[in-house]
Amino acid sequence: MEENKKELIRKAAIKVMAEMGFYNTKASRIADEAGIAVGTIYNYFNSKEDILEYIFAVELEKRMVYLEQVKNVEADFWEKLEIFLRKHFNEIKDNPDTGKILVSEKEFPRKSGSKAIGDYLYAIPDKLDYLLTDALKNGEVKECNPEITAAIIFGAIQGVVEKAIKNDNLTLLDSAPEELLKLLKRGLNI
Amino acid sequence: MEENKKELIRKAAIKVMAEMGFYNTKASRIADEAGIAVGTIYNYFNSKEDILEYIFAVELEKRMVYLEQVKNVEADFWEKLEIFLRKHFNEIKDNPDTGKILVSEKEFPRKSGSKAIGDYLYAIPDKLDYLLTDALKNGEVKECNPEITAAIIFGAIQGVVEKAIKNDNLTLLDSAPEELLKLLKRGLNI
DNA sequence: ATATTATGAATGAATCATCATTCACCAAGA
DNA sequence: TCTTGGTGAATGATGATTCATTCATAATAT
Repeated sequence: MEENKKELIRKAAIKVMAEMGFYNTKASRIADEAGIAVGTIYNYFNSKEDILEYIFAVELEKRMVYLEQVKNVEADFWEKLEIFLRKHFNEIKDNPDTGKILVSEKEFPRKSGSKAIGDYLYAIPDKLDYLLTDALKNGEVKECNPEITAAIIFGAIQGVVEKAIKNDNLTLLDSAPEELLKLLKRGLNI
Repeated sequence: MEENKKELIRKAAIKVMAEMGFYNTKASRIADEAGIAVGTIYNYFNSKEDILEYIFAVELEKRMVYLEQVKNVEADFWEKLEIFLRKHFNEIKDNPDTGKILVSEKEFPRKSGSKAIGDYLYAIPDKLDYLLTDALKNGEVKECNPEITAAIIFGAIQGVVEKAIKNDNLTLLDSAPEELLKLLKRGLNI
């Protein structure tokens, strides 16, 4: 079981799912894209849904690492947020197909009990909430409801990604962090 | 062809699609929910997809009316935005199932050329962009890129709705406008 | 008023295409 | 030889959509 084959399938699936959406994605098309046989997919994944789960799990893991790194950095909340934003957006610039999936595929009861999408949609706002709560304690940001504010920030991030992808204008992801941070900073700074 | 029957189907479909998602929604389940026969659905809609299209079209129409009303109101940008936010959130409080659909179902090539979802995701940010550009001209808001900022605001709105629904806490939609407006105002006010 | 006919909404069993998944069989390397 | 991984045709389930039929009501005729 070479790990490369699994990676090959993941990448092919990202390409196809970004184009067609999960439900319109045929296993056969993923196989074509990966240059392998349909059956091979099932040597590495138990189901089509597992592939999507895996895609989300990989992306979530990256973000969790970013957020963990950022947490331990010697910097104020705003610098932390900026670092995270840049990493997140750069990741998406490098692979817009993944970005499309991250903003498009929503949590729904699929066949097996899907989990990774829910995790993604929960864990990131939750970590933002944590950072924000911390910043509040340190008096780094203005009084606010950190839970709602985290939801607002996460939503805004998703909104920017959606816009960039819809307009097929990835350079937006370069200027967006600045615009977003400028707004948030003035909005929340003490 | 009574109009009521179409409405009955729309409402039943909203309930089922909010619970299961579009692709997991069976026509037979919609029929059950509406207390009619499967075939009847097809006297009013050409396809399952048409039902979803119709759901989005109805909701978009409402928002367009709100935004049109707001545009002509004698008030500054912030009051306009607040009025719209309250109307939008109240609409969702009254029917959270619809809200779930509005934040969950994304634009993808379905069988026929789906249009309404794309319209919804495009038209609202576009109108916000318009209002914002106007406000900029009048010096009502701080210098900003209205296109990106509109995407940020729309994303933030969607984020709040998602949060409220995920947490099954609709009262969030009462306090959220205030929180969101506070942030945006300070962030964008001159 | 009563009978006759037309209309079209409603029905749901039957159809039919669509894939995800399986698995019997290969091929290559150890 | 044996094991591991690859293959893709065949399977089987699923579920959207169709359509022949029913039936209530309306329109028209007697």
